[in-house]
Amino acid sequence: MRLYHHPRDAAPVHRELTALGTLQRKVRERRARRQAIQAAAVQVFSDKGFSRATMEDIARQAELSVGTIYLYYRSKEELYVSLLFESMKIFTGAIEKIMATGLPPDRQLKKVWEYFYTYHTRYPQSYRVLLFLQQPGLTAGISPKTLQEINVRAGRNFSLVSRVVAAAMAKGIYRAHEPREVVDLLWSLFLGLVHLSETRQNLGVTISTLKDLHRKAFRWLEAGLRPR
Amino acid sequence: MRLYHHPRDAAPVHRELTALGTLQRKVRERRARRQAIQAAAVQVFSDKGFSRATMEDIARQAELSVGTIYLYYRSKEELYVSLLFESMKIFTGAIEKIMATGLPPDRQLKKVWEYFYTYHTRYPQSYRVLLFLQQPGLTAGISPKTLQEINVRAGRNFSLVSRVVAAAMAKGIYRAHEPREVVDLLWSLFLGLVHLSETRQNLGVTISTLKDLHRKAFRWLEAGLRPR
Amino acid sequence: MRLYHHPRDAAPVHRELTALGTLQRKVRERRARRQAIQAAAVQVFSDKGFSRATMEDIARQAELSVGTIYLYYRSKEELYVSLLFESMKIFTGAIEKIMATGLPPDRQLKKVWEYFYTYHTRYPQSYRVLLFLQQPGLTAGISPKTLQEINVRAGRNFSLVSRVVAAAMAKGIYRAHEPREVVDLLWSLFLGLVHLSETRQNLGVTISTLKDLHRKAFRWLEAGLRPR
Amino acid sequence: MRLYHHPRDAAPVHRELTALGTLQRKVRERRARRQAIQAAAVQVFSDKGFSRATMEDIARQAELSVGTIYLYYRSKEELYVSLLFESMKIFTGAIEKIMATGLPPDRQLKKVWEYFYTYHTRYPQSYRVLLFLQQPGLTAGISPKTLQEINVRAGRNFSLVSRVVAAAMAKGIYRAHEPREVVDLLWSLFLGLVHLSETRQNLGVTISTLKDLHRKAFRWLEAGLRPR
DNA sequence: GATGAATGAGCATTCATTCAT
DNA sequence: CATGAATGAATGCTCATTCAT
Repeated sequence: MRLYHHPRDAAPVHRELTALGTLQRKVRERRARRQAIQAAAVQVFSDKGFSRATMEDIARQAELSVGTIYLYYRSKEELYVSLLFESMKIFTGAIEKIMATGLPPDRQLKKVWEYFYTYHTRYPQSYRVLLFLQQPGLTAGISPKTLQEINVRAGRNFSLVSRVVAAAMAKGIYRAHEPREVVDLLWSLFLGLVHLSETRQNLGVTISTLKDLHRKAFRWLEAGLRPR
Repeated sequence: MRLYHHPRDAAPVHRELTALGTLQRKVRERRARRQAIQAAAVQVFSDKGFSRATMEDIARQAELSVGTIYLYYRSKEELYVSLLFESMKIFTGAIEKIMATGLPPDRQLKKVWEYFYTYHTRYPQSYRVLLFLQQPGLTAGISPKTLQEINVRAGRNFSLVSRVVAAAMAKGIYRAHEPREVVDLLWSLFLGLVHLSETRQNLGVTISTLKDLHRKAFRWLEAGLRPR
Repeated sequence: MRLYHHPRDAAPVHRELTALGTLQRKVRERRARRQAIQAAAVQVFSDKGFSRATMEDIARQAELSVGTIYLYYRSKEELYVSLLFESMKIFTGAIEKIMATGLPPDRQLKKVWEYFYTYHTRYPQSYRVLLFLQQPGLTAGISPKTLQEINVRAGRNFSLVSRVVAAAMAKGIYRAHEPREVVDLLWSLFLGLVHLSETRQNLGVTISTLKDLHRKAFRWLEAGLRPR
Repeated sequence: MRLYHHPRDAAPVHRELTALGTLQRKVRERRARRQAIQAAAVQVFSDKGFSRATMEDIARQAELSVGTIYLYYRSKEELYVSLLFESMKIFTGAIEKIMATGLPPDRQLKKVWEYFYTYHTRYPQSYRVLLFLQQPGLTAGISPKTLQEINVRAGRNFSLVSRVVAAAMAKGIYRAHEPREVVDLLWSLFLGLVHLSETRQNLGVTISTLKDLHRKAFRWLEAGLRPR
């Protein structure tokens, strides 16, 4: 396990300028390959978990050779982290879009909460990738710089939602709380719901679907937020 | 990895009946050994995670040989599951004790919620062990029978708390809901809070401790439960 | 490649004293295994060179599994270094034996020179192992402490022979030189002769055997040492 | 690793005859490319050793692509051997120049000996390349024809120096020996001196430089050659 | 029962070589 | 011709599990 690595994301430096069209195609292809690998990795990681997933599994899934993956990612860890970044980016985008709607803040919050579920439905694996970060020892293989980057990006997402909550409080729609803490609770609740429902699925229990719990949870939570 | 295994928990059958006293000592020693192994395993699993923990780590921690562990547990998976059982047993006991106090049900619920935190503080490793069940692929190494047993025990715990919630509703302290769902939400929320705070710890972020969030979460949640 | 490692040579620590006989047997077996592995390694390393030799080759040669080798040596490098130590030990022993004969120093030197050849004939692989140290990059995988140890042991051998040469000079048998430099030349010459003859063998050339060159070289060299 | 290969050195055959000037330019360019690759390879091989050097290292050093190297050399082995040829050619040239001076043969021999050192100083890497031939297993990747070629060229160099030695003997400057064997000893001694000093450098020992040993060695050796 | 040496399948990673563009 | 992306066999090392003592 290489502990840290330099990013392999940077565009390759060409000594002489090749035809512009060719260069563009190259860049496009490179991006496409990266995405293909990520798609395969998301699948495999979420099927087997980080440790049990093998690079060969991922290669097979991507219909590529193992060596090729290492042309795009320096290590299993780096590949994993790239998935995390991707997840976070999608999240950020979705939240920003909701905030741009100009809806009343409580309606926005509801949409955010709904997006949690949508995201989980659409990218169930990406979701699970997020959960890996809790695994002890995983962070040992990630460079401090990358960890810092993860923090920044995660913090950004939390801040965005905090702003929505703060707006609702400012308008008196919600009672005064520390907005950031409200977001922590919201997110924790969703995290826990997913965890619970997945555990139950693992164990073969079928009661109370995530969908159901998710809907009811918000109503209940919001009731606690609104003034009496 | 053996997929399923016969339980090794039953007392060994002796060809010739030894003196009763000797037998009892044997049983006692066997139980003690199992506990020593479990204690070591809880420590190692929670330090390194399931995959990264090695049987030798556990043997060293227990000051036993690897071979001996296999005299008590058929596989790494089975050893892990035994920890889970232990966790659940402790939980059950604590909840039953709370229910036996005769306190008003909302006070009991508060105590249960507080116990979540106490348990996490006192047995942080055991807690983490609980989370493993969500890991995909882990259940592959556990026999259906054992899975079933886990379900039964987990269900029992949920039912116990449900009864407390139901009692509070019956008395009009809480508004009418499906008690079982309320428990799901409570548990999910706590699960998520732990997850969030551990992830942050892994990433080196120190804002908003679990203790703080845990306390505030209940006040907020309960507000949503009580009639207006 | 692990860079440094703790020695695995130390006798295992037993918690409780087992029967003395059993313990002795264990130690004896452990030593025997180590020697079996070394014998296999010497063979394989000298057949294929350090880089091309694989741990599986060595295991196969030793009729053991790969894992077993790692029970005795932490890495390929450590295994290699152990061979080097062994070579040097044999050398030291042989030279000390010659020095203990009480022969006149020039006769002793002749015997040392002859031992160079004997050693090469008897342990041709061990000899080649010594040569590896010149390979650039190999030392990168060896801990400074171990390197230091190699230096000490090598220096000891050079010093022993120096003493023989110094004695001959003191008695006026040889002209005055820096004894250490004479030894450097002697050793270099032998090293070079082996190198040349092995290269020729590699290339399929059969002229002038090492045996022949070795004998003539000493006569010629000594002529330059003796007073006119 | 391909075992044998057809030479790729021959000028390419063009289907249609291009203008003579163009052809010449092509040949010139081809030669220049080969030299650029060789220069890079010498550097990398001597830095890392044969096994640890990668084709990509060499390509990067030559500021070319890996593919291009394979247009000029069929394999890593062939590239390596081409370096050997180059080394030998330079050697031959230098010795012939010394022989053309018309100096007395013992003076010529001294100059040859000095050239050994000069060459090692000026092309330390090329020197190390020579040493590779001793490595067992390397020759497996070289065709018999190429091995034969190496032999012929090496033999040529030995013969040249032999002629110098023979001349000195004919004039009574040296005592009668088999000239070829004297050359073997000379060359072995130098080889050994380089080996010894490089090993010491690898191990971090700084006593007795090559320069010093080299100078003293000749004085001492020649003393053994001259009549009493 | 207890031990711990032995096993060997499994895995991340590297690198010589090929080939479509 | 030149490129460099793709390949996949090869390798050092790990670790769950077994079994002779």
